Amino acid sequence: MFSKACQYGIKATLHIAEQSSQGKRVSLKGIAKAIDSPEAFTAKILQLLAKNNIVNSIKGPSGGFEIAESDLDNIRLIQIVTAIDGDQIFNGCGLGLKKCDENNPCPVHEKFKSVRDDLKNMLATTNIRELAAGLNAGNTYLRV
Amino acid sequence: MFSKACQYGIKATLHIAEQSSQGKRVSLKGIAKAIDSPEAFTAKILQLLAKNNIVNSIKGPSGGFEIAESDLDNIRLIQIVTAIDGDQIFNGCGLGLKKCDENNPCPVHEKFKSVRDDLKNMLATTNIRELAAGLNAGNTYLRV
DNA sequence: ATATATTCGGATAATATTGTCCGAAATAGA
DNA sequence: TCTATTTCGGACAATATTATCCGAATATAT
Repeated sequence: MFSKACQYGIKATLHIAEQSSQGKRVSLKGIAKAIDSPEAFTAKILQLLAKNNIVNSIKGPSGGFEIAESDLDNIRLIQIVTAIDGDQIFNGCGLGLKKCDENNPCPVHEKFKSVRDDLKNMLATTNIRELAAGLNAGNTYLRV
Repeated sequence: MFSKACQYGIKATLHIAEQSSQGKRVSLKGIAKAIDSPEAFTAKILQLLAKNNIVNSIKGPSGGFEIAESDLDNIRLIQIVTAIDGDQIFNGCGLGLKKCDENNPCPVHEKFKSVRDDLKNMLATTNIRELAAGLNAGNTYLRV
């Protein structure tokens, strides 16, 4: 469904959100450990997330990554997915056709439309505070 | 969503289904042209589909690929997707966790579950006769 | 039998994705 | 100011996916 980079990106963002909601800043090392991901590769993804204003990065000692309290409601899954994988997954044709639309549909156009729209709607309405809350409560997990 | 191989596989199967429903057998060359795919790569995918009893292959002059009339109702999209991409997309965790389930859910488990189940249900209930009919009627397209 | 048309299957190549390494830049604290 | 800690960014490496090539196997028709 999503690329590995995107999966790491979502997990990293959620871990940062969880920690930020407790007022804690977290380092690359801490993130990689928390989400069980390769550190250097995760660093690349975090750079991308930072450029897209999804997370905030602070250099230097006691630096790391955080998300402003006020952003936890605004940041939604769709922003992470779009930043890393693009919008093909919920906007593109299921069979990869360039010009597939209502007037020129591929054979699975209608069938896929509802699935794609559901996915897009879910991603667009789910904010990270909600997901971080489950982590904080110990009801959900980011590894194993 | 699906790999390119899988997209080619679905398109190839639908083209064969369309032709088979008209009693016509079709060659690799014809398929690659009809679905605008690289011929040699398409050949590999067709071998895989043949091994999985999704299409029937006939060697020699006037050979090619076909699907028995009686199979058009039985063959569903889920078989093609499973044969080529596996079941991770509709059975696996959205974040790639190995052991993500009701008792040990990832943060997006519930949200993804409905999307995944919708997708799986759609793939499991859509047979290729139905999709081939749209092609035959000229209502849907496999290229451009 | 022979020539021809076709799929099969193994080897190889090109490209994309995933992952690593390391020096540069920034910044906090001594 | 100096040192240590951290992210940044570019180059590189490994792996997976996509794509190509070509001889072998098979079957048809002459």
